[in-house]
Amino acid sequence: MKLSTRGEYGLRAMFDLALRQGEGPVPLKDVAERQEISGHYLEQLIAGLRKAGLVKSVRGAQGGYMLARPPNEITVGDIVRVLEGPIGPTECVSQEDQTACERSETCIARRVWQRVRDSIVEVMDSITLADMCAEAKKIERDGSGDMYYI
Amino acid sequence: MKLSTRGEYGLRAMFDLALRQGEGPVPLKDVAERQEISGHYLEQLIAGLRKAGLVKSVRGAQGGYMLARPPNEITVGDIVRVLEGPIGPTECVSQEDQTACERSETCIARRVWQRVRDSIVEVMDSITLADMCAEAKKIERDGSGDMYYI
DNA sequence: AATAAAGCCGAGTGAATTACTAGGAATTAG
DNA sequence: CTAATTCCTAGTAATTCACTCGGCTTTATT
Repeated sequence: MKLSTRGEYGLRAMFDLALRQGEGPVPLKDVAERQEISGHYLEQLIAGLRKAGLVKSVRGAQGGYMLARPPNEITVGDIVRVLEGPIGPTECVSQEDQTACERSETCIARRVWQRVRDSIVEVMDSITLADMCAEAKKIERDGSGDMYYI
Repeated sequence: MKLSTRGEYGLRAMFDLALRQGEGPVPLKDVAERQEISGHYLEQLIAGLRKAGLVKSVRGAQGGYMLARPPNEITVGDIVRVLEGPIGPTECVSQEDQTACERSETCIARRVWQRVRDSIVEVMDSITLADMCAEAKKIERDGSGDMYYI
C-alpha cells in the first residue's frame, strides 16, 4: 500500500518546478541536487511527465524543464497517475484499468476498495501544486526560518 | 499504490469467516475454495492474523478458524495492517513506522502524503466486518438473487 | 487404537518489479 | 567550437511476490 519512489520523487520534482515557475527553464540537474534524487533516474520520470503534457522542455544549453500549465491547474492526482498508473488499492477498482474478476459484481470486498479509492482520489485531485507553494510560503512566513524545499 | 494479494485475500477470507460466525470452526480449505485462493498461501496469511489475535484456531479433525472478536469489533484497517504493514502512501508518513528522512520536518510533499494517509485510515478504520455482512444481506434481499460471496 | 481431517511450520522458487547505472546521440546558447 | 542540456535505449543487482512442497502435530470419529 505504498507508492514507489516514482510517485514520491515525481511530486517533489514537480513542486520544485512550481516554486520556480516563470523563471525560465530549470535544468534537471539542479532539481535532482536539491531534491537529492539520482539525475539519470529523474530523467526517466520526467520523460513520462513530458509525454503526458504536464511539463515542457527546452533542449540545449541553458535549457531545462518547466510546468506546461499554471501550478493551480496541476493536481497531485495528475502526477501520481502518470508515474504510478491508475489510482486505487486494487486492480478491480482502479480508475481506467479495472480488469474485473468474475466475482466483481457480487464482491463485497470490492465495495470497500471502491470507498478507499474514492477517498484517495478526492484528496489527490483536490491538492494542486499552487496549494503546495502557498503552504510552503505560509510556513516560511510564520515559521522557524528554515528553508522549505525549495 | 496497490495492495498486494495479501490484503485482498485477507479481507475476503475474514469476511468469509464473519458470514459464518457462530457456526463453529470453519476449515481453511473451505474458505480457500469459496474465495478461490491457494490453500497453502492462505495458510500463511491466516497465520499472521492468528498471531495478531484477529482469529483463533481449533486444531485437529473438525477444526478450523473463527473470528476472535465479534465482527463489529474488527475493522478493515485491522486486517490490512496485519497483512500489509502500517498504512500510508509513503514510509515517511506510515503509522508506527516512520523512518523519517532529514527533510521530513520541512517537506511539503510529506504534508500531502499525510492527508492521503489520513483519508485512507479514516475509511479503513470505519468499516467493520459486520458492516460488510450487513451490506451483503441488504443486497441479497433487494437484489438479483445472486449469492454474495459467501 | 487406527484413521483421517485439520492446523502448524519452514524452506525453496520462478517471475516480476524496483531503483537505479551506463553510455551515447541530438540540440542549442554563448 | 564547446559546453550544457535534453533524449533514448539497454543493462542489472537486489528485492518482493505469490506461490509450491513436504512434513509434523493435534484431535474427532470409528
